Amino acid sequence: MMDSKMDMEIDDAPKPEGEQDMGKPIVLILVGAPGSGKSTFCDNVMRSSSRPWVRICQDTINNGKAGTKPQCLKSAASALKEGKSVFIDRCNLEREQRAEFVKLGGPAQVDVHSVVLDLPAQLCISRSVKRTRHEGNLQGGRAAAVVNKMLQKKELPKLNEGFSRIVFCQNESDVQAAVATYAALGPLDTLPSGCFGEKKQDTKVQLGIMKFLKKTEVPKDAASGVNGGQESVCPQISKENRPCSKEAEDVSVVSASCGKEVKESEDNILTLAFPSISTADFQFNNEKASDIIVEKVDEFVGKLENARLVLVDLSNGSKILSLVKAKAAQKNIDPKKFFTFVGDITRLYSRGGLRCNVIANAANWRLKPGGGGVNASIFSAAGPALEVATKERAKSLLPGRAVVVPLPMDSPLYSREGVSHVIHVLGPNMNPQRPNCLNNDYSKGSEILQQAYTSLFDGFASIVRDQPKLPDKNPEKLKSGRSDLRDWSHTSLSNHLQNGERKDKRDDDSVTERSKKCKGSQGEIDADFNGSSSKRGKVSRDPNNIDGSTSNSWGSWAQALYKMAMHPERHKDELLEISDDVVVLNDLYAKAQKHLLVLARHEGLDSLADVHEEHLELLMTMHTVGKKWAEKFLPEDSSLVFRLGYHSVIIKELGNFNKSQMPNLDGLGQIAGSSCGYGHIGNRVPSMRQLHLHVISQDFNSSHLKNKKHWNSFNTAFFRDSVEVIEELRNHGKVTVKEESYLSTELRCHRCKSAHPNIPRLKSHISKCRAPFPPTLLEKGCLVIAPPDKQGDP
DNA sequence: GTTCTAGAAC
DNA sequence: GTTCTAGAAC
Repeated sequence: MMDSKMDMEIDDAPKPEGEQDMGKPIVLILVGAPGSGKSTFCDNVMRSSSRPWVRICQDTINNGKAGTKPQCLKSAASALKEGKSVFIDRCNLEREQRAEFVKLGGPAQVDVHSVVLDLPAQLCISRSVKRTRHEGNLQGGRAAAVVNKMLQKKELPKLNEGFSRIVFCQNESDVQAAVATYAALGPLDTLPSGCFGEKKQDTKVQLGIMKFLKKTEVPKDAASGVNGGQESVCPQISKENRPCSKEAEDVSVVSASCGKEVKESEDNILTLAFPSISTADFQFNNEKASDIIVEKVDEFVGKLENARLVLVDLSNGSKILSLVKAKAAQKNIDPKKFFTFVGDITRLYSRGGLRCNVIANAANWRLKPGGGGVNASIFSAAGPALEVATKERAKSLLPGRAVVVPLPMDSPLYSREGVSHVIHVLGPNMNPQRPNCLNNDYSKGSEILQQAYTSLFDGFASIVRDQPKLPDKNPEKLKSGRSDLRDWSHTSLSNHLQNGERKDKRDDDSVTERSKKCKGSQGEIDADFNGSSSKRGKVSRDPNNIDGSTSNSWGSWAQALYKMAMHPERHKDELLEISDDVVVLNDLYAKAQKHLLVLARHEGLDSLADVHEEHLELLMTMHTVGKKWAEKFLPEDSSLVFRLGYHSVIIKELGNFNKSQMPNLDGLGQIAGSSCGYGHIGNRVPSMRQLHLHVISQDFNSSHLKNKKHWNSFNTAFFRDSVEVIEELRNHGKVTVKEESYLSTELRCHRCKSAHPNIPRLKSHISKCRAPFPPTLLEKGCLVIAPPDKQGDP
């Protein structure tokens, strides 16, 4: 379960049954050369810790003498069973040496940590030399060779070995800090997951050895380092300076092996971090979801080369994480290709030390920020750039689908975390409080969740496949390495869209065109827009005069409204009224003699679909303002009758969806819900931005009213009366929006309800029809009319 | 959101 | 031939 805490802090560990008072034991695997201070570390922690610790030391396990690895394992296992935490005090420099100790962690009952005492080789050697001299076993020079040899084989631990936490210590103060952290850990405490103190370049050890052994000059190349990766152990040694003594051969071996090490470095592995889909807010059953995750992961890891998947959850006590971890272990899924990770998905690198190129978002169908949980967190961490980039790719998402969005380089997620793509995924919903609830229909739900993971992993696979060259994942270096990635993302656009959101060619082209146009002239666009103070008509007709970077062409109108709502001061000439909550303006293409818009000024309130309980007051304000303006016109022309209301969300259809195959349903939730069954349905895109209340006179006497859609958007259930919307919001906390099919229904007079074959005939009729308005409108107070005694007055 | 226009409807 | 609509284009 996702909890609401967004930072990785010390969380309460889950309390397994029967262990009410016990926290999670820790297996702390120390990694370090002889003389690096492993035993001292353990002693220092144990001296002041309130948590029961046992030190498993291979050198002394056999009644004070050196023992075997199985002895250590056995001893560690029995200590863990008693609920004690253990130190594995042996060098553990190689992955293989650590592997069996890592397994002590089991599926989830024990946290496996590593503290790496990666101190200068010189220091380790000098300590070892002193010690071996004391013991009389080794000559000083031989001790140095042993340490050096061990360090050659050193493989720094990585999270995917099964560690939940790794702390790298490069100097004494790092070590002291790590001691303090573990010493302060009470029996019930847990520590945040991730890699800490990792160093970018690892040339010091070898340089230290060189200095120590040969006192050679350090080549300049080596000092600057060549690889930015976390394990680039590759000092360049020129021929002139290459050591030639026997002891120094070891160093050149290290150098020779560098190429291979770098190639296999985890930095070159593309990583997808994904949250569990649908199990948080959408309340999908954890057991079922974990089965699906493991099944899908198992299916995909086989296909992935040089890539891996990481399931991330925020909470240390994550049920879904434990379930998946256990089931993945049962299925023998390669832990290098898939593992679980506790942390904030928006801070995996900066706080968790885990580099992920791609993160998945448990999105909502509108692909908008908000809603809490992972979605809110990712949109917030990525900044507005993600919203913009997302809009360029898709406007909405169907359950079971995913859409790949390349993250612009100005996004903090890109620059700070090294995330190049976000894949939005929409899973099935089992929460009756959320749209498209499947009412516990797990056969359908499971099918959709499987589709969701397939779409997600396919999306990731397309990124892996299409990536010609890995971007430099060192966030500090990202900016310079971005151009190739951008080029790549364009060429593979269609490929990505196939994973769930298909746009037709026209739209694709227009998007591409637009972004091209905008790149070169962003400054001009803004200047033009801001400068043309009272030319909204021009602005609205020419998409490039709006904000090209954030909209596609037909979305410009919506963008213009949004801009007015956000910056009314720039549009004073066009606005009738400006207040904190709303602005009022004449509709540019008025569909009646009087047609005003009352625009909400709240950010994130794009349409009726975004309206929730907390907006009740705002909607009431909008109504009051709209009514006030209607009443203002009545004395001038008492024959006017006004109606106040909202359009339901207009959805632009881009795919090969055939309306006749779609049941005529009320409520957008049902549309989306039913549409999962229609695989052929294309992309459906809301066409407006910024909630606005129409205040429109009922004469509909306007040359701008030209087609069926115009008429029906004001004269069918597609038009939601303000009073009813408010009532519904008050009673149900949300507003249902009506199906778009109303827009193509037959043309009927809004007064006498007579049908008419076309717009001209209808308009001719309504200009003469004086039938009273339908009683329901009158009764519900949907109309603003002059007082009876004034009616008919000029 | 509107404009443009091919082709259906009359 | 003219009117009107629907859908592409913007």
